[in-house]
Amino acid sequence: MKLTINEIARLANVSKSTVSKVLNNYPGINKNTREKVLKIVKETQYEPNIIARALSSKKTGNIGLLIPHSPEHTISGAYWTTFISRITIELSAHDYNLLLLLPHEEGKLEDIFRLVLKRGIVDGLIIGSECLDRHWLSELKNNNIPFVMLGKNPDFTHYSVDIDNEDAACKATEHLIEQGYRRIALIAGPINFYYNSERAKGYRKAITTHSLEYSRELYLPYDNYQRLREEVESIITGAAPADALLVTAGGDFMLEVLDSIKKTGRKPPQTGFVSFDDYRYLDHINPPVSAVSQPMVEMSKASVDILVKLLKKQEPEEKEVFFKAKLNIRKSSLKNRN
Amino acid sequence: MKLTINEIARLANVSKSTVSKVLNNYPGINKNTREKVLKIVKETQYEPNIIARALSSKKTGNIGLLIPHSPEHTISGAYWTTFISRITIELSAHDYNLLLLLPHEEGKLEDIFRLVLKRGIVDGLIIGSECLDRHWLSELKNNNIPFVMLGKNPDFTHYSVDIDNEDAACKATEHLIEQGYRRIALIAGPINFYYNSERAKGYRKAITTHSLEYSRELYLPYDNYQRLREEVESIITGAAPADALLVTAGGDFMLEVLDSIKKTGRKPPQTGFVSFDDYRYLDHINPPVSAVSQPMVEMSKASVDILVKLLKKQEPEEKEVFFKAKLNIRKSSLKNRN
DNA sequence: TTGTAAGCGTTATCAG
DNA sequence: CTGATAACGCTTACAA
Repeated sequence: MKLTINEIARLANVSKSTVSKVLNNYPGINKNTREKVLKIVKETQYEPNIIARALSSKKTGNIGLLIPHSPEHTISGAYWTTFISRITIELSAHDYNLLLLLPHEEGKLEDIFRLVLKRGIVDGLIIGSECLDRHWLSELKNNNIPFVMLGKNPDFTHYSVDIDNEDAACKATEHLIEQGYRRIALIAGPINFYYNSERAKGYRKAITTHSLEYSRELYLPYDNYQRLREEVESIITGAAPADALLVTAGGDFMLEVLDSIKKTGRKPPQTGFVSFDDYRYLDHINPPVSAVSQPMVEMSKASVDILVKLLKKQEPEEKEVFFKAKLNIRKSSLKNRN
Repeated sequence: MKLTINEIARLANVSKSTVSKVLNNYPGINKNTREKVLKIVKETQYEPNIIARALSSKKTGNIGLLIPHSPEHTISGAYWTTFISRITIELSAHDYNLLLLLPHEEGKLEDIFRLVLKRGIVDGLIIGSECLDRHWLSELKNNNIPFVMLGKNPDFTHYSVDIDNEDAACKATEHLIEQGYRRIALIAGPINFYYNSERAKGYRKAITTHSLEYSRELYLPYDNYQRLREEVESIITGAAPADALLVTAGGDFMLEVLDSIKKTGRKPPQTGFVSFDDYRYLDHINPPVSAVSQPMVEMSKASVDILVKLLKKQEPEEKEVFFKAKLNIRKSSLKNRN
């Protein structure tokens, strides 16, 4: 005989609704009854079936983490990995499980959204800000599927957790300026991602504040890896070469840029170098790479907290939570080795 | 009115069981009926609710990926990340979704197994070989929950996908020998993990085959990071110092060892250095680190293929699938710079 | 405070 | 080939 709520009810001589109420901590249950039921539950090690509960309560207990990249571009970097694990842990503290939602191909999100919107696979979503699909995002709203974005999406009102990208880029640029670099180039990741444009804004702010030249030549938006390499090379070997680079994305993107620099024979900090996304291995890169560090643990917690509130139909305090990022300074940007 | 199978049945003037049969490609449905139903389905964009289907069919459509480490120790490394994303993609090709199962604390797997065994949260599991919990693993068997292990577990018969760890370590050691290193030390990761003992075996094999000294002093099993650092330092600065190190684990573990080496003032390839787990950033480490590279994409696919067969009640061809690992040689182990 | 009964949206069985 | 009808195991009104 399989262990179901009926069996528990039979053993405890109560109805299954009583068992259900006990298990879900409903009020208005006699103390003795409650204990009697709990005793049986303990003895039998009964645990309610998660699917049946989901069907009945219309809550799956699953949260989807939607990383809108193709896996080659994202997970291979170390940025998402911290989030994946931290979010999983944070969610489980609220009895939610993490379902990983990745598109087969870059940006192909239809299948995922059908799963969410039509088939009810999750109760809510945490979505990477690289998801630019306004259509689907508004469908989520229309269908009352709670979601939080990791990273703000500009033209859309939504709950989000992010760092102050402008500030971070500004600080990073100022650090390079302090070190004596004067022609600082910006190597921007895909510019349709909001954080890249915010970072570009911060860079520009620092440049103009310090009365340095802000020129089109020093601004390199990402197109593809092939062109990236060529342009990085030309930007630091040209007639009026850049003497430092700020790279607005980490992981493989940063490594590509680093490769290109090395190819020219120059090497940070000869050419100053600061990147985003801090990892332990940057300590061991040749030379160690300065990078903007995001408080991923706090951000994970913040996003889960917001989502959980939404799921409870509570109103989170803030619509947008921002953290300050820190700059982790290493040799790649230290012109003046003090 | 919510869109359910009943609604489709009503619109198509058939019973819901007919709709169900059409949707699940059952044989014995009149062609016209089938088309009529499919037409309505298409028009309404109906998709069956995943939870209701799960309850009725007793199949959740979810596969759990159990990484038995605390997140700090694992996901932060880059080893699992490739697996996580590849497995997700492979699974979705079979209409399964990936549920990430991580313990709050190192090795605390009870909660996870209760979720799996008692509450039916997944149909099957892919489990990291670091899971040594025989009790729970045999419970899985008793409960007919299909699972595949990523990495073989020695004292337990199960389906597994792994590399030939002994061979890989042997090759890596022989590479060091060819380079002229003679006192090669083994820095083993946690020895209760089978792959570490297999790698130690391969190391030993190479050492003895080439008539080098195999001594207790050159064998450093992992205890904790503090001791690891101390012992690495003493092993390469002692009276009869090691001239090369083979490290049986990658990620942070490898970086710890590298830190310790550098502390002594020595630096690979002065002290030869080969690690496990190949990542792109190893190209940029100072010096670039030679590492054993696992075919993670193929391994992910293999493990999913096995699991899917098991879920279909088919017998996979092999109980244990092994891949050969490759050695990615970089400067850290090139004594003779040709 | 407890129990009855009606769902939840599917799939599965079996009769027609 | 099609359709009632009964599961699946739980939650939740509502009645007692």
